[in-house]
Formats: sequence, structure tokens, C-alpha cells
Amino acid sequence: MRYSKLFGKTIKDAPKDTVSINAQYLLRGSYIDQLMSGSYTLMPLGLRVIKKLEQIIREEINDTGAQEILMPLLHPKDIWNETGRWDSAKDVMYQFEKNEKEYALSFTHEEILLDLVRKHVSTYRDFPVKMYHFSTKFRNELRAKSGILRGREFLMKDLYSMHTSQEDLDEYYEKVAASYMKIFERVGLKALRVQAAGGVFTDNVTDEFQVFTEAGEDEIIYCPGGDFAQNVEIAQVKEGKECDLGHGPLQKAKSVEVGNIFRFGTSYSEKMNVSFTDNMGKKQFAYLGSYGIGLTRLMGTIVEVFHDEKGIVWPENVAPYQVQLVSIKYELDSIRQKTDELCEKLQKAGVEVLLDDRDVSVGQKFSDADLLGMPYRVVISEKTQDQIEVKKRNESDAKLMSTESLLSLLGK
RNA sequence: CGGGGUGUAGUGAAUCGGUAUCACGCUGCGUUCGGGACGCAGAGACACCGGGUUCAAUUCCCGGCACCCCGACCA
Repeated sequence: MRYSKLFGKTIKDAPKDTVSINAQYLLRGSYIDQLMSGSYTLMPLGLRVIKKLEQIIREEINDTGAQEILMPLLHPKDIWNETGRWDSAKDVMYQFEKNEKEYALSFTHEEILLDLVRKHVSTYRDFPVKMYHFSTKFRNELRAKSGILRGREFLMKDLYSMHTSQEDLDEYYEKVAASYMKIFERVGLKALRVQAAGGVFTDNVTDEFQVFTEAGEDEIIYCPGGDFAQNVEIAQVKEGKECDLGHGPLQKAKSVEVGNIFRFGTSYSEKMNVSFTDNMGKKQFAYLGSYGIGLTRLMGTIVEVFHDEKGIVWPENVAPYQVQLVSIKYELDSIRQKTDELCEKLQKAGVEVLLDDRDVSVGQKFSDADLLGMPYRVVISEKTQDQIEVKKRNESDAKLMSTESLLSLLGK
């Protein structure tokens, strides 16, 4: 991709009341654009990051045996009345009337999935059912905040599973938990599994996946040894208390919830009559689990965790491009030739390259490269001669090397 | 929804009663090019909206609205 053709330009100063780091850098780099409070457009660069996250999640979730679908975002009131959530979740739901019929915009999909399952599944032989989708969620947050971390409209991967027994649900629940840990590791984050309350979803204790950052709005109490972690909203213990296995005192930290998993048992199935015939020919209600990861929030969290005073430092797996190719004096035939040649070679090898072909000063190209945060900055200039200069975004020194060395550095 | 803050060009700022100034960005030409280069010439603003006071309002007063922050609530 040629930078000169990319929609969206970097800006020097973030809009003045932008406080949160993720909003500042994502806005300055033109990864996102704000439409209104809590509502953002994903610009080409931002969407590439989201697509990377989506693909990693898809691979891991597919690995648990789930299948991808896509459910509607416009829901009729009736279906929400079946569980009573039209009223109980009124505050978070966008509800409205059109042509004398009432609708809601999706804030979650349990009811929709349950309806789907009861129409298509009738025997224990069809279980377990595991389905997920990536889609927008609308939530009427009392206050949208922290840039992309808490919007009123955001992207989410939600997975639902239905089982013939609590044991089977528990087993899959743990499988998803493990899958989540893998996902967060692949996107570069250290996530901690934390016990928490279920909010409008359930009264049961649930598990959250939290990432440490000052930008977070949650607080967790945890044991540094890793055998205990609870959200302060349910924690019975205080920081400083010794943890049981002798790992030292419990600690408290701010964090962002990047994922959440729930076990509902049969409560929803009973309300919506989602049943199956067991192997004795008897009617049974299905056990439901629900598992979410907020993609846009995940992207914001990554920026909160991986940045420095100059800009974003994307982990390699989620960067919109692996390489930002900067050539000094691109207008010179010799330089342009070398640059274009290298660009093509890299792309042919499967490397994603953002070529800064603009006629601007070196300083500007370098500072934009720092702001945008691609993992590798590659420079071609009169100075580099037959070699190329490679600098990792998270390192300060540049190295001269051959194209082949760069390719092997990139694992190609 | 309570409390606080801010609204002037795409962005950041100045003006604080006499119809708007600067920097960056943008356009054209030229010179440049290893850390946001320079010269010349340009374009770009109903000063958030509505009302009031005044000969005159971006400026003062009232009422809205929007955005940001803190809180309550939440992925």
C-alpha cells in the first residue's frame, strides 16, 4: 500500500479534549474517526488491525469446534419478552417503535441464538451446539469513555454453546477459557483470568479476562503467584492479605476487561423452551454458556499497553502492516527503483508493506512511522547503497542488512 | 443523571465590545531531504445553535446543544 493513496492522514496534535492514550494515538494516526461520543469509524488502518484480531480469534474459536454464523442486529420485542429482559435490561438496550411495532438494537444475542437452536435442534444427538459470530453490539452506556474502550457501539465476538448437561457445559467452558488465554497471548497481551459478577447477564459468578493497565476501569485483587484473582466488585478479601499458597501478599491493580465468559445453566432454556429429547426419550432443557471478546476494546487495550511517547508499538501479529518502507528522496529514479523493487519483493514473499512514497521530509516520515507503529521500519536512501536499513519499532538501533536477511527476520 | 471543563479554519492556539490573527496542515512554483526543512504566492471561518443587552456581540447576559473528564452503571 502506498501511503500517499491511503485514506486518512496523520495529524500532529490530537483534538484538545482527547485524554486517553488509545484515542490520542488512534486518532492522530487516523486509525479511527469519531462520529459522536462512543461511536467511531474504523479507518483503513484501524480496520486492518481489527481484521487481524478477528482472524486470530476465529482460528482459536474454530479450534474449540464452534461454527461461525451471523445473526441480525435488529430484534423484535417479543423475543426479549420471553426471558423478561426487554424490561430488565431496558437501561442498556436501545429500544424503539416503528410502524406500531417495537424493536431493539442488539446488545447481546442469547435470545436470538436460543430461538435459532430451538428451531433447528431436537435430539441429544445434535449436542453440543457451539456457534459464534462477529458483529456490532449497541449498548446505551450511561457514559461512553476512554476512547475506543467503552463505546455505545462496538465490535464483539460472541460465542454461545448449548449442552445436554452441566458437566458438558463445564468442560467446554474450560476449553473456551483456555482458548481465550491463547488468543490474548497471540495478540501480545498478558491476560489474567478473574472471577467476577455477571451484571445484567447472570447472577452466577463468571470469569473475566483482564489486562493490567492504568487506563482500565476495573480493579482486581490478585495473588502474584497466579492462583487467585477476583474483581473488587465481588472480592471478600483486601490487598495485603497473604495468599494461601505462600506467594506473598495479595495485590490490587487497575485493568481492562477484554473478555468474559458466562454459564447460564438451564434458566434461559426453560424460559424459552429450548429442549431436546434425551436418550431415554425424555424432554430435557439445554444448558447455555456464553462467551465474549470485544474486538474494538481489544484494539484500544493493545494501544494502551503498547506505546511510547512517540506513538503506537504494535505487536507483530496485529500490526496493520509488518513493514513501513521509508525511502529518502523517493523522487530520485535510482532510489525509487530500488524502493519499488524491494516493496514488490517483500509483498511477493507475503510481507505486508506500507510504502511511504510521500514527498515530505525525512523527519516527518520517521515521526509518522513512529506514530503509526509498524513493527519494522525499513529505510532506503543514498546512504544505504546495496543494503537496506532495518529498525524495529521497539528498539532504538537500526541495522544494515540484505533483503534476504530481512525476509528471514520476518520469518519468510 | 449529578459535578467539573471546553466550544473560534482540518488541527492547535490568539483576540475578550468596533465583523477575526497566528502556527501546523492544504494548493501552486522553486530550493531541499538521516528526525515533524525553507522561500514566494494562494485557498480555507455565518467565531456551536437560539434569544437578549448595545449604535455595534466572537467578546457581556439568558437558554439550548455537542464533546471531554469525575461519579453512579456496564463488554
